[in-house]
Amino acid sequence: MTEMTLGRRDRKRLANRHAIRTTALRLFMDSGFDNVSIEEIAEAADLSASTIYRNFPTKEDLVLANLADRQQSLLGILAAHPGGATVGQALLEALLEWVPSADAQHLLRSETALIVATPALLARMHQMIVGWEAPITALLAPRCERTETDLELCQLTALLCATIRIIVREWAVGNAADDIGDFGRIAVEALQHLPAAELAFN
Amino acid sequence: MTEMTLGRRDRKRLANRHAIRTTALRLFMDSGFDNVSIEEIAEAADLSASTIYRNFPTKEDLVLANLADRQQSLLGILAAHPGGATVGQALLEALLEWVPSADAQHLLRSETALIVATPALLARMHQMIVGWEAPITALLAPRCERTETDLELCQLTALLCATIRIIVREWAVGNAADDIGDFGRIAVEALQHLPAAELAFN
DNA sequence: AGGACTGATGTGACTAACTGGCGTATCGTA
DNA sequence: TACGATACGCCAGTTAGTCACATCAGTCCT
Repeated sequence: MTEMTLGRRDRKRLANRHAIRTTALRLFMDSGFDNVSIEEIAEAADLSASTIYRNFPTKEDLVLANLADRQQSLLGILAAHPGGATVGQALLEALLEWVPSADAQHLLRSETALIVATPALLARMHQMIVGWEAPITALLAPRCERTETDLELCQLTALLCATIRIIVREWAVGNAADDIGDFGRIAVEALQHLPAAELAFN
Repeated sequence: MTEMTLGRRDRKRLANRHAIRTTALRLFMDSGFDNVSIEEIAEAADLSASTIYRNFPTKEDLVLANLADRQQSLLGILAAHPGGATVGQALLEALLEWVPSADAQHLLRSETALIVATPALLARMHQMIVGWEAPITALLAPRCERTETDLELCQLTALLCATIRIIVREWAVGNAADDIGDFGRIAVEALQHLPAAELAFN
């Protein structure tokens, strides 16, 4: 679909981007994130190092790019929520819709396992998910008639993000159920107990 | 007191450490964290760069060293709690005891302001505080007769750390009350609403 | 005191993640 | 086809962080 509308130039760019990511992931899985240099990835993907940097700002982003996309996805789902519920319910529903499908899970899992197994990447992932709190709070605030710095709202969002963090980590390690959705459903119910969860969400 | 028991060697080492930190902070405040190189700090403190690296593993640690100490402090307070309460109460009490005294707050504030104003440092601080969750959970788990991977317990700890994060950030920016203790007291009450907060803490 | 041990410092060489500039080739478009 | 935009390769430079080695000051034992 989209490939038809894209010019040759953009297709090549995306192909490059994909080639970089897949080669990088392969090398990282083989030799460990810290033991593969950007030069080696460039070599293996038959590209110059500067092309890599043009597509991915940092080495970590080679692995974490998907995660950034998933932030956008979550924000989109939340923004599309019709409202007319409590925030807690809205977050729960959004999260359940956000969980990847079973086959997408399979693709993600090895990548996530790499992240969890690499301290630097795990830290970056945590940091990244913590970074979701601000935009989510910004999205929630007006619809709950609270400010973006409202403490209870911030705590609610933080708990949401923390729950995502915990689930993802446990899921990647294999402690969670095979279908991450079941696990998520149970996990997120704790959100309901926060006082701010009872706020109207319009 | 302690200075008497320390030999000249250790005193010099600590003096170096202190000199490095203060010069670094001064330069960072003046020119911005990203615009000061380790070499410049070494020059200004009349030391070699390798001495800096020996005392602080990364450049960020020059600023965040205090925060690492405060983690130890919090863990110590929690470990020293007599027990016989719910986890929620224990955490609340520990947190109130953990809040620095008014004059210590003043010293910390400019440092924290630097962190909050520097994206790289803010991210590292968040990451660091998220890193507290594991040891806190590890300390809590046996006294609550839960495992370290217990979901509710992890969520409780995560909410605690998130609250700390939020309070510190708001306090540094100046949105919080002058005495961070008052703010903390209000903030942490949200912890009480989590189901795991009712667990016995022995 | 004096001599041996320990440990911190300085020096210099090295790796690798980025950054920015510049010429060139390729693609979209008038 | 000619022109403008954009991505790529190449390259030179900056800087964080590591490592090995020599040196020197403190400590401790005799």
